[in-house]
Amino acid sequence: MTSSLPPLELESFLPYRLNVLAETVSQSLAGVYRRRYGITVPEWRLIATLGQFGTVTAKGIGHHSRMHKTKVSRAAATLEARALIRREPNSQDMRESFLALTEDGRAIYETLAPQARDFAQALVAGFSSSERAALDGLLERLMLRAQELTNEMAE
Amino acid sequence: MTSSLPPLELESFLPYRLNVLAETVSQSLAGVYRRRYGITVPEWRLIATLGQFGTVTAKGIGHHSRMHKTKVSRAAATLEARALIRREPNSQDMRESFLALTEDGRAIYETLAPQARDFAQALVAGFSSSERAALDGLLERLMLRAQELTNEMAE
DNA sequence: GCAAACTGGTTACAATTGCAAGGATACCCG
DNA sequence: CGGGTATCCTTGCAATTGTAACCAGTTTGC
Repeated sequence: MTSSLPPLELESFLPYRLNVLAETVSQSLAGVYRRRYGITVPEWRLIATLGQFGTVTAKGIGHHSRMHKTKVSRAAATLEARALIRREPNSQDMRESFLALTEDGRAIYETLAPQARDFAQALVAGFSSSERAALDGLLERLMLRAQELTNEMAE
Repeated sequence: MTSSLPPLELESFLPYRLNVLAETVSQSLAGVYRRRYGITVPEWRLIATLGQFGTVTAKGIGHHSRMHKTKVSRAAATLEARALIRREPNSQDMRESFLALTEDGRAIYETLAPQARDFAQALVAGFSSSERAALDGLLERLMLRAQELTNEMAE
């Protein structure tokens, strides 16, 4: 009876597969931002969020794009130094400020966003529309479940 | 025509979703290893690979679990210091050595592997078996496609 | 009205990671 | 053989990241 092997196969282990897939995709896509504009992934997320919503506080960006606040803070500092975003004080609450893309920042966004979309498109190029819908739904449910499990474990 | 907004919605952008999902799952699962045994994710991957295959070189582990060789090297050093793995020289090639779990290491593996499997199981608990099969296939194809795209971009 | 608690954001510090170089060994080919 | 090159692994260093402490400003509750 002993012998045991193998209680777990890494290649088919979902958490492992998700990690490898996400990293592969992320690395591949990051090359696009980096090569053309020297923009890192956190910076790109900031630009993408601002491009989508226009004006958001650092807190809002962190919440929406799920980045740690120090990551947001540092990415924002870099982007501001490169004049791709600008800050405007919130007269209602002087602790925070609103971030928004500058002209230059928006120009980069307008260039990169379609490329990012094309990339995502290329990923599912071989999928039928029902397969895409299935993928969508499955990822959605996995995400919900993962959050439930995280909460359960925290208790 | 101008106006533009929003060329890209982050919430439905596949690379982004994959990253968030993978990280959520990974963090949640990492808590299990860490709380009980103070084992990090790279260390866990090493243990899991050795648990599955018995005896592997550092190179083999890196290749199989897709970890950078320095990550493997350092995880191995830590695990060896904790006497969870042991090295045996390869008399055929003195540059490398074979790694294997010690008794203690295997004991941890035997405890953690079922928990990891349960966790993965819990993630897809609400899925029918055909949904699981669909997820499997979709992830597989995404992975292949992602690698193709990575190669194309490298050219 | 004001001290205590809280919040948004930044920064110092420590841990983690990747890259590049190096050390030892193995292979290749004239 | 033996010098050049490639491979396995480790290590020094620099970049990235997270944790915790902190500052400035806001809210709460007496």
